[in-house]
Amino acid sequence: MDCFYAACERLREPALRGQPLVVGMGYESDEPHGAVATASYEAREFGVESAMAISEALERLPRKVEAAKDPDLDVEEAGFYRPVDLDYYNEVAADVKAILHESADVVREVSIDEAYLDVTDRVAWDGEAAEEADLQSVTAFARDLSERVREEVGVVASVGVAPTMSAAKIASDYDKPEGLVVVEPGEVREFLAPMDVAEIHNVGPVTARELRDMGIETAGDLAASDPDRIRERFGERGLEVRRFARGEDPREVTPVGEPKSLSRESAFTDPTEDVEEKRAKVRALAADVAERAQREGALYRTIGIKVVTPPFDVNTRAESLPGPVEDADLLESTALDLLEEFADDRVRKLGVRVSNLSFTEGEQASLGGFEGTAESATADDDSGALADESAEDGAVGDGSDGDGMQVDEADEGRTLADWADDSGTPGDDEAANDEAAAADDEPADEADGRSPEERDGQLSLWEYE
DNA sequence: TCTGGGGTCCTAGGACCC
DNA sequence: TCTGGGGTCCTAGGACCC
Repeated sequence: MDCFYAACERLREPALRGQPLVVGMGYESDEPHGAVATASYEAREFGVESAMAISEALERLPRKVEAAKDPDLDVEEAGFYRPVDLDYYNEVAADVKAILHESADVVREVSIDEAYLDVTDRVAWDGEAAEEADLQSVTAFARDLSERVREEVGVVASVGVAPTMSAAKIASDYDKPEGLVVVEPGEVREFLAPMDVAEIHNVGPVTARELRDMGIETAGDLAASDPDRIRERFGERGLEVRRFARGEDPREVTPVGEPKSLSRESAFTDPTEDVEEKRAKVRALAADVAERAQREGALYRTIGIKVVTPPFDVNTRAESLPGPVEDADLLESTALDLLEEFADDRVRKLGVRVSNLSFTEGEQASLGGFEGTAESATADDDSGALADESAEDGAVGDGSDGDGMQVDEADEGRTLADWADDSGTPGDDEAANDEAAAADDEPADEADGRSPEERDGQLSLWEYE
């Protein structure tokens, strides 16, 4: 979607159309420092960009209301500012996503305003050398899609079509707004070649700078570079972005699965050393995270905090529990414990996070035993059924309608104490699991009279000697 | 330009196990 | 007390994306 937040604001406030418009937080003095979430194209004319500090944006583009009062300012050189309203944008996004799901069999929702569609089966495109008819077919499909979005929802999209995800993404950015760019099979590398390396997916500022230091400036340079040299400096990721630059990308479009973590963070208006102030914020964040986890049916096994100290040092601390829980009090007390280490530090920003999530739903409920539930929750992470359901959830919009996932009754409200009660010490548990796993790894005909311990542990030692 | 918030994935070292 | 080799899990940090 093009300038999605701004487009949503204009949808409910048509007077904003054609005006410089900035959507962000922190332009009112009582809020913490904020950043620009979206700037309309008119606002970009004034040099306002995404992720820019609001203070900077206000310097380049004063608020209309301020300019009207200030004789030194020109009202024509001012713009409108609106606060981020994610609930509303999610409603609009849900309408867009409904259209996407009607248009393609597989949809990967990347964010509130971006998605990949696998339309291989919906268009005639033979994948090798696209014929003129194929090109017309795929172009018509893409045009129909963006026209439907504009007419039925009232916001504007750009579409990129290509044989790979990474190329389609770049194609969609190539001609904003309302772009429609088709990159034919066999032409991807050529299409990318003149572009700056930073355009390649997964090349950020750090990698781009290092690549330039190596004399690699364009996607074409990267495509032609020595893979050994790239691997040496950047590892597997480097090789992947090099393949992207060559137009090689084997990834299939798949729906997004369950979230891996949930977090909340918040900055202080001014950095603080005050212990109570810090603890109060962590408590609030922990409560927020706990509520969201409960709403989404997530059990968590790892609890972590993030502490940002001036100038901008990011520290993280985390602690894993013996088993997954859904326990707001434990979440809070663990987060506060982790914060102790930073009691004396000046802090500009704090965060609370839960990870190692398991979602108790569907078939797991029939397993009964909790140990089995926890294990299969992890194992099923990639299952199509779960993934499909999560995609549906996303389309509905952040669970804002309140129908979260169902939590197995047996698991709901599990606490650390419950674990201590029925699963012994963590050490015992692990030993038992390891033994089971080791036994599973043995060939089926391993009935040689030796105990499991002799087979896995001792025997290998003898063999070595 | 001194920087908000919510995520993902990767890497590397250490503890621990067999 | 020192030793090989394979493996998992945990924690912390970093780069990246939207």
